[in-house]
Amino acid sequence: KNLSKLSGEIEMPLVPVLAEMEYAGVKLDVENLKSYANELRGKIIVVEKQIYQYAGFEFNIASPKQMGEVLFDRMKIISNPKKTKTGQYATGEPELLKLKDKHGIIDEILEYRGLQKLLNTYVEALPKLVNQKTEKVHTSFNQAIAATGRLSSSNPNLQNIPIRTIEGREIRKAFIPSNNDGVIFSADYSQIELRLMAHMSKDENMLNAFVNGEDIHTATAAKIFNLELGEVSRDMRSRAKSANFGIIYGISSFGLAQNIGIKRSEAKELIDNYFKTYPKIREYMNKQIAFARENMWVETINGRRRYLPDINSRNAIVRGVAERNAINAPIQGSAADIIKIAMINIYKKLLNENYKSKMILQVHDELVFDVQKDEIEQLKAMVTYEMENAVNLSIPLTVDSGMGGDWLEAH
DNA sequence: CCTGACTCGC
DNA sequence: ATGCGAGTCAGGT
Repeated sequence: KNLSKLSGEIEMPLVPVLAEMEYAGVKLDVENLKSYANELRGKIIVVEKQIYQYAGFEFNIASPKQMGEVLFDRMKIISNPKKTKTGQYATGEPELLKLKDKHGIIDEILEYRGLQKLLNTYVEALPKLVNQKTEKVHTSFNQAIAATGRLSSSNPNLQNIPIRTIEGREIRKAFIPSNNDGVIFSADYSQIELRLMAHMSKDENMLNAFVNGEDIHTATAAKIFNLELGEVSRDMRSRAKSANFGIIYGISSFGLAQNIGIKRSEAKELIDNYFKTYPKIREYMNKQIAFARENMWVETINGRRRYLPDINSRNAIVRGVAERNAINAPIQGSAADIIKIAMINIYKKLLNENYKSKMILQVHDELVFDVQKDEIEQLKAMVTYEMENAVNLSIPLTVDSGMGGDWLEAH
């Protein structure tokens, strides 16, 4: 019954919505990307030379295998380098960051990798995918791939456009309105996964923080470090934020220590304090695991199931993965359910109220619109309402939004 | 054509 | 020994 409801009321009605989004497409500022490509190529050549200088010879910087051999066999910048499961030297970002102060070459490698990634994956690739007839990029939104019920996006993937670095943000500027007098509007859920954790666990302390409209990471820090809200330092907030995210993923003290860069014992203490602050979250996590052991599946607020055949495995590592899935899937999946409902309702209104504006992208907790300027006020109110009221939880869902001449400005 | 390492997003 | 994806490149079959 639940599954036919999920199918009939969410997944099937979503099909034409996604089809229209794919068909609408996104306009790209190709000229800007082309000049940015040249800028990146110039920077890459400089960094490349610097790396060869440090190494004393030329090699393929893009080959992790060669990079490992250069750093650890020939340059010997440290004695006991970490290896991957195949026995190759690990040269990924987390490893290189630990070696930053060992040699000047490390910063250059990180810089090179960052620039090359932007150039190859985005700046050069996106213009090639512009449709000649529509002069837009048309992604595919895949509805039946992710195990949790999320969408995925491919050819091109428009759900992983850079935003974190200054160089990356430049790429977002190329996503522009389809009309000269249009704007990009973006609306995103604030902390939807933590709100769902609060809702599903019914933890009073976390529910209260959201009901009172507090900054959840500051509120968490105040509680676990036993301070007033005003006394929370930047570092404390940052640690509490890591703890909040870690909780959603079922993190270990080892993983949290790694993430924040503290001792395992300190991470354990942080987690202990976390569960003292939010006792029902620990209860909820245990309940999810117990339910999964019994039924071999867990479910979202709309009855979407994730089957967990490994939940009773005798292999502790395999079982651990399934246990974290039992905790994470209902949270991540419920967030997916909610935004899908909002999308269906928004699409209906766009049609029924004869909007010219179009919904063009979904990025897990964000919806992006290609907007006709005279519709912006009405559209903003409508989208915010539909997102905030897609479902009724024990706490409010809140939406932040913005608009601008490109996707970066809208954020 | 496939896998692994790496890096981009939420 | 923290969840969910996709794209690129190297290197092997």
